[in-house]
Amino acid sequence: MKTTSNPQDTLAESLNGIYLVDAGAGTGKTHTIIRRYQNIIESGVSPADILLITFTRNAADQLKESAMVNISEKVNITEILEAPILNFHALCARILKNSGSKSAKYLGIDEEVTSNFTIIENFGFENEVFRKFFLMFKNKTYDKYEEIYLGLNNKHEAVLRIIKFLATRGIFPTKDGWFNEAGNLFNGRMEDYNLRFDELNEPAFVKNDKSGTKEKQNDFYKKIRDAASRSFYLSFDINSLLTENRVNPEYKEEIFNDDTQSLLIEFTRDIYWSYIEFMLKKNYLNFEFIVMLAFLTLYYDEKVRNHYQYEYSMVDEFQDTDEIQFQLLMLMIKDSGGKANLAVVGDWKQGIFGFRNTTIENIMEFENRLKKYKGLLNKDKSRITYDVDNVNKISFEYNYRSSQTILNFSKETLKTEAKKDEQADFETTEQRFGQILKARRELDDLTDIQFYQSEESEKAEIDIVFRKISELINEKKYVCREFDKEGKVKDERPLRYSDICVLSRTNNFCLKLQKEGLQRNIPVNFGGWLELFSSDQAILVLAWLRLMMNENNAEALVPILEKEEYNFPEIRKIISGLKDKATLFTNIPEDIIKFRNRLCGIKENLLRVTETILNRYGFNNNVSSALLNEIDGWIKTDLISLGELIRLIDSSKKDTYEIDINRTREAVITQTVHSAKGLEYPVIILSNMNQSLFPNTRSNTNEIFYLPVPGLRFRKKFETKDDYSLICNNWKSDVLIKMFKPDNYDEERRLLYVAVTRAKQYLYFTSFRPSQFFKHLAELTGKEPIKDFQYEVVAKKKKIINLTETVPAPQLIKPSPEFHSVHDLMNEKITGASDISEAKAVYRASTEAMDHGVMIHQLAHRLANKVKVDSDNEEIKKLKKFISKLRANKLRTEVDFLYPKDDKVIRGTIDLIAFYDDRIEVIDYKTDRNKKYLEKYKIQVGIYKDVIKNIYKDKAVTGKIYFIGLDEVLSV
DNA sequence: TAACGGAAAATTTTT
DNA sequence: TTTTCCGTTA
Repeated sequence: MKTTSNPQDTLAESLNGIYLVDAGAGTGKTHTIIRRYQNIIESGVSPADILLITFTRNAADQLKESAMVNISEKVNITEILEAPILNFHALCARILKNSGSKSAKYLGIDEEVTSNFTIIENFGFENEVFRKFFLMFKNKTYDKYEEIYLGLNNKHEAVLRIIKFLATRGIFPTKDGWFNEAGNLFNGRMEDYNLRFDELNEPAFVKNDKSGTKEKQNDFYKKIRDAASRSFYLSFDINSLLTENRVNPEYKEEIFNDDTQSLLIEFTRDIYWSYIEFMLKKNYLNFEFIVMLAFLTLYYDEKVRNHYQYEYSMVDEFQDTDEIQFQLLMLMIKDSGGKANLAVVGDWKQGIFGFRNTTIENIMEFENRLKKYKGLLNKDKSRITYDVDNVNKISFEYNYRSSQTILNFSKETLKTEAKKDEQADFETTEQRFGQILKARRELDDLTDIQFYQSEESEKAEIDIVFRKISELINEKKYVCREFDKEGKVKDERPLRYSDICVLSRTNNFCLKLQKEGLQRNIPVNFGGWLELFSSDQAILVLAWLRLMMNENNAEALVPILEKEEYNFPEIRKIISGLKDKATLFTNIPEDIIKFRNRLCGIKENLLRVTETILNRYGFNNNVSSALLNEIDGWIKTDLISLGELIRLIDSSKKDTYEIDINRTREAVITQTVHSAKGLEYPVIILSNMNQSLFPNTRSNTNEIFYLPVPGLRFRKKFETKDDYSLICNNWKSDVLIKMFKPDNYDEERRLLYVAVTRAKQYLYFTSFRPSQFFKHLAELTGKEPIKDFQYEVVAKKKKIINLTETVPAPQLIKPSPEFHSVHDLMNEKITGASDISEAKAVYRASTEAMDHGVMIHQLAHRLANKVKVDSDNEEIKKLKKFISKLRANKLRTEVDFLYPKDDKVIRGTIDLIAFYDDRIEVIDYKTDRNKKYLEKYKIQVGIYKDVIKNIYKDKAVTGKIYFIGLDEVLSV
């Protein structure tokens, strides 16, 4: 009998049944999966019956490649090539294309899923698509969901985010309810709430020498007190929640019961459902909907389900799956005589994609979830027939990457305090962690862990990083030891640049390192993703496009003039001289006007426009071609106008793209911890361990959020009291967030674990403003941070040999100066209405005006360019007539202005300016059907007049308000 | 030592 | 907008 002392062997050789495999960092996971795959084939199973799922395309390709090496004689290569070795989304897309054309009907949607749908990959793009849909939907349903729209204040992105979130949780809308009655989840669980409330609100005591113990403020009280001092709720005094040292229990019930919740649930269902329908009509799908529709197909269509069921299934990186993917997987497992053959392999300690809705509970609660989902999937009909009670657990014990010193150290990372005196359950963590992996590589004579603290500036920290790199490269004591497959020492050699990886929590720091490396002649490659539309190339493209739209756009001129190397006083002069452009003279350099005119001449071809702009500056590298590529993609869809392109670039600034700006062969690599997952290096320098960066403290709560205990909630509320009304936070939601939103520090700690376990031999930490992680980790391991590290930064060789020319790192966008809108200035949020209905009416008028403004903007632009406007819309006809009757010398529409006042810059847009011989007239359109709020509008136009008066000091300035609906003009 | 409040600084990425 | 750090006060 063969003894299998090694758990890796156990997995590779046990083929039948359900296996949950805890495969820590560097335990040879992929290798074992391939061995197991080959063993299954050896046992006579066809590759077509073995499902192998990973999370990324790359990983799937690699697995497929490895599977073809040492292939069994029983199969041929073509069989492997066609085998289902892929990632979740590719699998779902395949199901949809082959068998999913009717899948939307399960939600009560008539639209078909065509086989040539376009997948929207880019959030910025989808957000734009969604914006258009949202405005349409809002118009149609305003009266029904007025409460929501008033609170939402056109923040459509919040709605899109909650839709995508719900889809990954397996919560889908149907025409008149929710799939699998998931809507029941939304009302929350009051009993759990009550328990939590009591638990949080238990009295806390402090020991006192004189009188024994004394009650002090409990943590719940402190949180509310904090909110009370910083938040403002118009119709509720949150101080009333505070009794002595505790939260007033009289409010217990009231906090949970929110009478707008049911409307929010219905709104969410309605817009979610309609959006799916809208996307299908446009032949679009996003990744969430692909999985959703594939799941529904398998769920409802027995034939298709049987077709896609596999005898053997394996999933790699199981900690990166979300809830719906787990369920989808269960539907694809074939019942083999009442048993399932499934192996999921992963490591909860490396679950770092929570923001993408992946959940490590899929591993930690694996057995429970199997049972729970089996029940869910069998709710109305038997779908899962195999037994899920018997789960075999395997834990890999050996590590083939790091020194034992580093492995021992890695355990500390999960017990590191993220903030001072953090109360976290580190005991449970300790238990879960289990045994420390045993090193199978003899490296402990060549290993080191140190902490370096620089002076308090980012530049000083970057200095330290480069000093350390120089030391590592030039000092003989640092040696890289390499091993062969059997674990025998193959080579010992000095360190090379490419042995070193500088990790950071943020992309930004990596980019700075890369740039600095160029200046110091130390080769550094950036291995992360780029905010393409925040690069200086994109900023210039956007600036020129804006200038094409409006030649007096100061915001557009600034980056252009900066690039032409005008200094600040000169730029200010030119911008303040924009007034003359409207008449005869201008300070704008002639060259810029000429180039703008040239661009306007080819504006029918926006791709050429972009190309021309990039050529002007000689931009010709990976960044510029990525820009052209992406814009080309947009133009080929239906979003083609200049205005829309500008909007799209604007909303894509935060989207990241994988762009290769690495051009040097032998270089230090710098990347984010997230992107380094799965990689290994002899040296890891974990940099930028600074306060508020790592651990990161930012936590955005969506305006609409879902948490299991409180259910679906809305953070905003349109509140009215006495003479005022404004959009406030919903105080009940705020309290519930404080009660139930989990700290995400556990995930930050796992990120720390991932970073540390990348290192084979040498591990260093750097910081200039030490975060709690840096401090506490040094403390836990008894290391004193080195504060006076010196080493001369020298490149190893004088000249770095590059494969091709070095591409400079793209500049990041500069922080823009503080701008204030006219609306800020008017303090528009506070209206002078005296009752709720009136206040709502004011608000409705102003938000409607916003929607309308989009239309008017385009229209005004077209009229100014004498483009024919086809519309039967009464208002547009009236507007046309109104404009033609003005008989001015010159008209300017949608004039953006920047107007310095005190220490602020006011930004605004004037609908229309008419120039006459003796005067200038400022005109503002209003779509209201009455003149109730005339006084308010007068203030607004008054500000516009001030602005214009200040620019044209020698001319009279008049103002008019044109109520389009009433067809009435009023002088102001 | 508890309580308060001002200052400072703020993200990750795959499909 | 939200959160932590940290100095001041009682």
